[in-house]
Amino acid sequence: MIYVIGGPTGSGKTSLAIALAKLWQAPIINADAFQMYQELNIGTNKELAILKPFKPYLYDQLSPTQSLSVAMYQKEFRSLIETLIPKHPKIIMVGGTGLYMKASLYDFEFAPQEVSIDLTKFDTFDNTKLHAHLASLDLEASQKIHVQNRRRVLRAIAIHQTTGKTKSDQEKAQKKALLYPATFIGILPQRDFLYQQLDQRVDAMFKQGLLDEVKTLVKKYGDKLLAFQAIGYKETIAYLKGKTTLDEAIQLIKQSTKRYAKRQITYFRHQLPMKWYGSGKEAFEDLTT
RNA sequence: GGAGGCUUAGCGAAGCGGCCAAACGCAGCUGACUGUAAAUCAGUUCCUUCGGGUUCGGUGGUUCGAAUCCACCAGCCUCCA
Repeated sequence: MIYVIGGPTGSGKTSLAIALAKLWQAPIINADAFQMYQELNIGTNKELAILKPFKPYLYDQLSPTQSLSVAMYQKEFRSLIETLIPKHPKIIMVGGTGLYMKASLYDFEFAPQEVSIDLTKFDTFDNTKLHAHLASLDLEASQKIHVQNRRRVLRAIAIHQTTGKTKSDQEKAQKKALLYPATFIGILPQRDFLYQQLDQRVDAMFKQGLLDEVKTLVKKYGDKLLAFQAIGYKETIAYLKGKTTLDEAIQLIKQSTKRYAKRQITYFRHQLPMKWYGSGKEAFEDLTT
């Protein structure tokens, strides 16, 4: 059985995972996209010191120069889980990236290899024209994707170009079924409380030296990494470039963090069959009695 | 003490007699999500029993009709003393 622990950032998922892992002697698999990166420690709230001893999988193992993706995560997760299931009756999966969980646990199928295709010819298309082009290829997908969501429109076009099949057909071939026995546990503290915790956490990150961490990373790798899409990093980099004051950067990080938490709540609520608890403690008690 | 300017929804800011419950931006709230997901995108935000009801610093006035014009009051700003 895979115990999937989800919920917004700062809700106490990690502590619950550790408590359960100790009790059950269960392995932990990380499902937090940015915590897969090495060297992004403070800003991704990694809690290395307490989590590392449990040797979590898919965690702190990727060079910041690499670009991760759902497909890549899914692939690694699937091969990993095959080796873990025979040995462990209970497995814990924790993280905040709902899509990675869903894509791994359900029968999502991605094209085997992402052929690098040239999409630059669409640069001259405005959003409306691009969307119309998708409609001519895959009407169904075009109806689901908003005109302004250029990234998704482009992706749907890319799927057609690389596989010759439409995105809708690719998805229709899936049963949307769970591949492994899993139970979904969601932690959702009271909103005001959560937001307050998140604000405090941002202040704490700066006290722990986020600024130095970012400076070191930028010095080492430049400032263009995909990994720097992470909240806390992109704002700090903007500050280092003189685009904002430190104070503004901190405010922006707090704001983005709270927005992010809200998006996570929405995703887990509507995309996965969570059983919700107000805190990790409540979940722990319910699961262990 | 004198001269002028300003006051619009949570904030910033348009509007300058009817087409104004009031553009737009921000923030907030809600949602979408199948290879960038800590990303990308959308909807919505005075109250409402959806008939309507109360708004544009305050009070009074002009007008068929006022956020828009007039008077007085209050607060803020600039300049002169």
